[in-house]
Amino acid sequence: MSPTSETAKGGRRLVIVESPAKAKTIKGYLGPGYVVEASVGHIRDLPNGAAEVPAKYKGESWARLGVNVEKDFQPIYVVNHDKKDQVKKLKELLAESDELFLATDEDREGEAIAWHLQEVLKPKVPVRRMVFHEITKDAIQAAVASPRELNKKLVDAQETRRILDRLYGYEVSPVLWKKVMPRLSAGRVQSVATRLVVERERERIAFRSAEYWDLTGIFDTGRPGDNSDPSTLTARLASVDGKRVAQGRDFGSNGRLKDAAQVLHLDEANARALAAALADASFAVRSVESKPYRRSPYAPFRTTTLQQEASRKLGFGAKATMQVAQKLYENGFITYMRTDSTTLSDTAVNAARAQVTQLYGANYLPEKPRTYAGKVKNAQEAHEAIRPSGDRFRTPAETGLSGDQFRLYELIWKRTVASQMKDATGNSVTVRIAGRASDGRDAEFTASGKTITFHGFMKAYVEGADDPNAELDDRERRLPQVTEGDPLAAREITADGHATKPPARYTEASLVKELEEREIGRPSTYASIIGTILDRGYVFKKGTALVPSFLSFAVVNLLEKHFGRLVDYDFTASMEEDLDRIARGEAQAVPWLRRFYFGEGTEGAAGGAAEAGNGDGDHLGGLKELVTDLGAIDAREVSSFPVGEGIVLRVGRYGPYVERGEKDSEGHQRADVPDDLAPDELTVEYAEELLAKPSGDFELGTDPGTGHQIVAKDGRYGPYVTEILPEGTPKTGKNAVKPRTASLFKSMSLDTVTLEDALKLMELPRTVGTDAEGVEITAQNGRYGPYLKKGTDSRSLETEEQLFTITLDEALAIYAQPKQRGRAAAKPPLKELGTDPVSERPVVVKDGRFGPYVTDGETNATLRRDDDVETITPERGYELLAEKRAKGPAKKTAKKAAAKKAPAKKTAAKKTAAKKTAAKKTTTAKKTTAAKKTTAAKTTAKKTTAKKVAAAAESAAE
DNA sequence: CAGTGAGCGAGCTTCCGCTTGACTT
Repeated sequence: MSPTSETAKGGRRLVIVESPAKAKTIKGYLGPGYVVEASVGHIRDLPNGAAEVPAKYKGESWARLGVNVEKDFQPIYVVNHDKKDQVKKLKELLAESDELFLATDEDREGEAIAWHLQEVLKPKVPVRRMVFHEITKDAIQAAVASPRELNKKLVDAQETRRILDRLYGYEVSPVLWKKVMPRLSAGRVQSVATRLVVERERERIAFRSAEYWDLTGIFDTGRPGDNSDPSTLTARLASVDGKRVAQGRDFGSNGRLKDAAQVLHLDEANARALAAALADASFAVRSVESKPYRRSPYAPFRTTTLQQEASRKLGFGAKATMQVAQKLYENGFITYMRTDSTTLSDTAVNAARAQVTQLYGANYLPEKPRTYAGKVKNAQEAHEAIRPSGDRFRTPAETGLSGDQFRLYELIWKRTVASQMKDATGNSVTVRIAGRASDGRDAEFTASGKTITFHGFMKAYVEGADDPNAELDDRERRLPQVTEGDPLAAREITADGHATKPPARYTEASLVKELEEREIGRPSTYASIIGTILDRGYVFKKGTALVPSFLSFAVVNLLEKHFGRLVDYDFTASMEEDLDRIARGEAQAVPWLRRFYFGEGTEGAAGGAAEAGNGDGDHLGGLKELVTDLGAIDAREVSSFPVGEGIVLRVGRYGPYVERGEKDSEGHQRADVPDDLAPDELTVEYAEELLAKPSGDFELGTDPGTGHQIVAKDGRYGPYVTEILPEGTPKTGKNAVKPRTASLFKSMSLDTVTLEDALKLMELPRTVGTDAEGVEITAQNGRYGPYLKKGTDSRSLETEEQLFTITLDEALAIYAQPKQRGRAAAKPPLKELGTDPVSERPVVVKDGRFGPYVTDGETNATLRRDDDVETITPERGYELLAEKRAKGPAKKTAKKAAAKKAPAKKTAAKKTAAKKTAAKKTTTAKKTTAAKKTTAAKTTAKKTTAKKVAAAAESAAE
């Protein structure tokens, strides 16, 4: 039955797909009678935070998780805030339809979206599940003609995955807040990604370079050369007296030969001596070996390979690639860009083959279409490979595109066309040349070449290489046509020194490749994984390299030591296997989750759940147990790394620093480590340098009055100047002398402040005079800015300059005015919300330390994230107050009372934050390149935010 | 991570995967 005959019956069908662009295309294939609309991804999810948890669950201990861990891990689902309108639209469309087709992607997530749609839309008309893997008219019409049922087991597998990720992320992250720094995060994917980067850096730190030498000879055939037969060839020394000369690959990461007996390690002296001994030797061709060469085209693009190639060839980051691809997709130039499949539809194969013939000739077209087996182990293959759309590919010139879109399209087009072309063939040749040195040793040189006789797919496309020195596939290297026994003259023999290099750092593209190989992450998330670990400050970019921060060393260290099972590289792969079993009905979700969360030995535990080892034998502790008792996690230990010579690097709540000796002991030293220092660059020497001259100090000179040195520093509350007291000045005890200090004015900055400024600032507080009763009035600079102080009576000043200029008369005039209460108190409420129905008091919105809040004069409640001062309704205000009253006043435990002291400081920190960021930016800019600057500024900005919060959080790391 | 003066009370951070705009810079 065709769609049109159905329409004739007058039925109207609603088809829901995931992507609006897809909806648009499909609409054209289905014709009238079908309404096609998109869900625009997932429509429901677990609540994000407390604000999204429905009121009836608010009091539950597990509400924070959004999963009832006490009752079979029942999830709470809420319609995503940004999907409310879309859901409403879908409901309206459904009301006018006689049949519903859930046409979401055919993978785990797509099945779940379909199920959520069904749950939310509550259709009263027949519901069908329809699936297709390619968007062609035939495929769509076939799909609509043969719908199936919703696969609830697959939905279960998705839900299990979702719950595991939530439990992992929301249980482990708080451990990091307590033990390392607030706002950090851990997750199944990001933590392993971070660990990979850290582990690579550890290898680099442990790496010991090896030096080795060899010889390069330029040999002459004695014939005049031409393009196909050059007259010289360059060959490298391969062996001496039959013993192979050591090359880079013969050395281990410890700088030693892997097998010293098998190879000859030449040092500089030996190499030079051999070169000299070969200076007058005569050489001849010992052998010529020729082998056929053959290379097959690369598979069409999937998400990861597109990201890698766009990085290598176009210099795009993963995010940029996806953004450009999205535009191409939306405008109908390419197929869907988030895919793990390399399969081309028949339509696409035909289009590619037609284009091969047309552009390169039939000679380049293989007899049969090429197919590419899926390389990706957990591929869900819901989509095609990434290719030009349509049944006839537009050449790049025909698209009318320009800029990045043009370049990315061209890349995709070439790769797709090349994937349906013939192999490249040719010959690879190895020539061995021998000569006898004056000391009698036999030296053998080798040279290898490659000629391509038929370029095949290389006519259209050659893959890029990560290593700039690597040879591309299509590079020819011609050797002279020589045969065994031909005499050769050595024109030049030189000794060359080499050093082994540490393993290269990951780039965005190579990390994504690694993650894909380990089955971690999905096409839709690869780019955002990079974004997450950058945002958290776990890694930063140096050129294209991803460099782990010291912070990430501390985090990974903690996770490896205490959550080893969770950051095991095979955790996700093992989880995937289990999820597949759940999807097949061979395992059940609840026992599996129970085992993960509560551990082994709980009743009904299913076998096999992601148990890759912490090496703790039989007992498999559940996640719950691990996050409950944190006593075993020594915050100081996990964030300490020995540098050498008694110096330790520590990751504190304010960032990394180096330290020598115990705090408050003789000879204790401490210095900040720059945020953008690569861990493998922290040597003992550099640490000594940092300790000798603490970073952030600007020496301004000597105070002529006291002889004390004056420095400008960047402190907890912003930039300030202070004096350095001479050695031996008691810092503690009753004779303690405290150095004079003063905050910089807002108009000053750390790197421009002068000694003169500093001395003037340190004169503060200034005595302005005394009032009629003889009480002294002083002018000071405090945490709320400049102010006057008379006994306990203080008054704010308008400008910092007034601290120096205000006269006694002016001060007295200010005191003659009634005291202005604080700014907030003096300010009228932001908004009035009428009278609260419960307390019958007037409700107003005020601005406070923690942002806007509603109050009836008795109960206060902070506005939630989704509330807005402008739009808040009186009803919402009463609701917030009612919630707050229900919750009761905060318990005044010892811990809370202690924490209470901190917020007072926070306001000051907030105030100086902007100044501070600006100051740091400029100082950093001096030392770094433009590229670094952005990273540094970003890190600084983030760090400042972290500082604010850190002030309020309980201190643990130090 | 210096050390000062007042106001008013905490609440939230965090995961992975599906999708696009709606925002600002």
